[in-house]
Amino acid sequence: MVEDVVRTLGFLCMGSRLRRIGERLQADTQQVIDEAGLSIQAGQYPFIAAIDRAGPLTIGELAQAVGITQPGATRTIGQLLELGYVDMQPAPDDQRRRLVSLTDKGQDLVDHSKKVIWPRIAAAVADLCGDLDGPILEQLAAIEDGLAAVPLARRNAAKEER
Amino acid sequence: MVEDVVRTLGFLCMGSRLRRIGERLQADTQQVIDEAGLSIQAGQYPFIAAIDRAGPLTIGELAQAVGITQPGATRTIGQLLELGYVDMQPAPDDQRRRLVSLTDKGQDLVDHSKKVIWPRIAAAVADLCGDLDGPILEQLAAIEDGLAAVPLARRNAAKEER
DNA sequence: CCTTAATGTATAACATGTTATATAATAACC
DNA sequence: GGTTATTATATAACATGTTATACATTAAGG
Repeated sequence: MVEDVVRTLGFLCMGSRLRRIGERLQADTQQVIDEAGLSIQAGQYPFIAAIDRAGPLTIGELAQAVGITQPGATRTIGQLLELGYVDMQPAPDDQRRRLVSLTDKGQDLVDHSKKVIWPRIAAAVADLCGDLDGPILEQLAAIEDGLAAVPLARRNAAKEER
Repeated sequence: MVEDVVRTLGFLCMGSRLRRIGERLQADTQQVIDEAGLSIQAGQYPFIAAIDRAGPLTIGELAQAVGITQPGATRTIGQLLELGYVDMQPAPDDQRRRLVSLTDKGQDLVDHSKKVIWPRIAAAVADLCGDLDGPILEQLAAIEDGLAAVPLARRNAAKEER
């Protein structure tokens, strides 16, 4: 068994560590989504959630809202267009800006997600780390250990059983 | 100004959030490395640190030690071979396994890094989040705000001035 | 107004993670 | 001991982030 250097090195490898935990969390989240039979990627959810919250947004505003760069937003919106969840049209007053809005199918997805999927995911993550406290490195260790012990998809409202 | 949905949604977008903070932290770390004039990527450091700590390791052990998949480790080790920091040769007793070891150049890099760069990075990250406490979402918010206010590269032993 | 600068989006090239699978070497089992 | 299973690494194909840059449209200045 090999030592986990990223964990051992602590603050020095914090970037690598946060990335890999985030990737693991997103993969686990994807599993919950897939098991619910939905056709969407975990990373696409923040985009439709942003439009649901704020109304139609431009590519640039979406990039800001989700915290990635504009080309990344352009690509993800392209995928959501393909999937039929959003619609895009030039802003009437400024032909450079593209307003992205939810289609009926997209709104249905949001409505269903709000009712069924998002609460489940949020509850599972809260089960994983909602009660944690203390220095961040300790919390990260607890999260990694927790995910290794019980993956996110098995943390649905069955907290008491453990 | 658009709302940061990933932050707003809390536990629901924790995966995206950790990933993006990790990416930001690694980009900032890279800046520190570049400013020191070193030719290495932040993401490659854990590999040579692992070998420095444990001695020659196989590709599979390195993948484990760094917490990524084997193909990822194969690629990064390929880059470190190109850079001349590591050497690879089949294990004498098992020709399937490839033992990766530090070259003299690689050992020099580690020695110099231990003395100059790693303490600087660790100190900057500790300055950013070493004193934090409390629920993880609050700490993440503090980290994001902290990075926006003062990037990692400007957090070198000048903590008192702020 | 007409040129030039600024802004918003798209595209290209690259980085680095993943999964699935091919290939080579070793271990296991009649 | 020769076939079959397992193991270790390499490679292919893909996902999703980045930076740099091209292109179209609008704003600004003379």
